[in-house]
Amino acid sequence: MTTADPAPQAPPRRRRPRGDVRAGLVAAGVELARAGGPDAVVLREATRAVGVVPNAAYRHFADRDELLAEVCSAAMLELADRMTAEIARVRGKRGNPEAAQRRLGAIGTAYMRFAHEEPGLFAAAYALPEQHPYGAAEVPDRTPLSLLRAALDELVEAGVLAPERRAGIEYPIWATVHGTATLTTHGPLRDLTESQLRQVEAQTLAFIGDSLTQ
Amino acid sequence: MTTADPAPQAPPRRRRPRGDVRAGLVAAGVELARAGGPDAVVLREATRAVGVVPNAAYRHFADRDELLAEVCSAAMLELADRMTAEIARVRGKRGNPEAAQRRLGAIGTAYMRFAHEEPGLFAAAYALPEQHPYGAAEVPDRTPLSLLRAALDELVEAGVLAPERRAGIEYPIWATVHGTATLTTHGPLRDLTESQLRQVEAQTLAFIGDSLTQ
DNA sequence: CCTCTTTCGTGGACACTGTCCACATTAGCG
DNA sequence: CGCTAATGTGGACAGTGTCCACGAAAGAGG
Repeated sequence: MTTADPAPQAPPRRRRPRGDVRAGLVAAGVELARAGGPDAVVLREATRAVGVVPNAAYRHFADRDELLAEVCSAAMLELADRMTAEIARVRGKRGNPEAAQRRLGAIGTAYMRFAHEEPGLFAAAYALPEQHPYGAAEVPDRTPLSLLRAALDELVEAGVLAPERRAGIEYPIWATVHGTATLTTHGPLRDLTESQLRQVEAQTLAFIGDSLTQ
Repeated sequence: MTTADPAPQAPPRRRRPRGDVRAGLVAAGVELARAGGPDAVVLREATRAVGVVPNAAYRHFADRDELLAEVCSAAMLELADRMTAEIARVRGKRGNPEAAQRRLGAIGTAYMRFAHEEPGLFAAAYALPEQHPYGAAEVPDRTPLSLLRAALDELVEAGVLAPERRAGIEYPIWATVHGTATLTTHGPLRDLTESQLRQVEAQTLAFIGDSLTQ
């Protein structure tokens, strides 16, 4: 063998296309979070999945928290996209009272469904590391909060919600749905039966409706 | 020196009174949680605080999660006690409508105040490790949920809340307060100004009131 | 086409963690 | 007084985040 062929058995370092390793690390981190929540996003494991040495991660992220922040953003985006999909399934013209109410319900349903179908990702979405301001790189229209705001604006437009009660009402509503989601997935209510769970979720949405149409 | 005095310079092993080490570990764990949340409850650090070797902890807890579960219970108890104290500050006979409503408000206020005054403990209270069923060793009358239930029962008794709406209403209410507490302490709303925070909290309580008196 | 600089993956190391094993001491019992 | 179970010790291992110095590949400039 006289050829200096560098590939037959020992190509330990083939460089990936630009930015591919970083994307792979985030993707691996998302899968880890999906399977085990934010604590399962361990740097070395992600590098292993990508097929790279642990330190390589530090060429793309300052530390583990920066990777986690990326995973967190991705999880939040997936939540927003599921909400968008659920909203789109509701028929009815914009401004129609019943349709507007069903769209708000779709938001809450998608939120709580996501929490149960992807408990790890849901927890990761809210595991934003300290020192990472929320919404630094969020697209305003693909964030759970902005979707909720749009639905509430429509409720005002449809005459369901009094305009003078609109300001800031998104926070208690968000909190109610979020609270039910966390309590029933990771919290003390995590061991509810399927039917109990459905009842609590329905009651949560009814509770919100009662407050809005008061 | 003929006495077999075992104390002058090298008493590396003096055994503490029965059960003292265990209590010390839990207390140390609570302080760690207070300062840094559930992730800061690290076994070795707790043993250091007690002045004992790391492995000694395994004579009292099966693993770190069992210590964390103990810390979690302690934190939950402190939350319940603060709620009890805040309820007690409300004057007015049982069954009086306004007093009953103020007592419910006191519960929510104490809950959210605890979350902000002790964010680490609050997070730890809800960091119950998997495989530890909720309320295994809880005193029924010193649990946040049972306090909330009592307040709601009084609201029915006072004629504020319709009896047919009572069943299960504690869950959406708990969720609303809990959601606001988590979103504004560890969640995306953690960077609110003091006045914004007070407003969101007031709005949360008003939102609950609106739904109840619907 | 060749060189040089910047990018980026590697190898090795350190401190720290949870957890296990075998050993030694002590407390409290008969 | 002596025995047994409870409890603390010492040492070890795997796994983690992170740092440093090195080397190779990619891309820019001549």
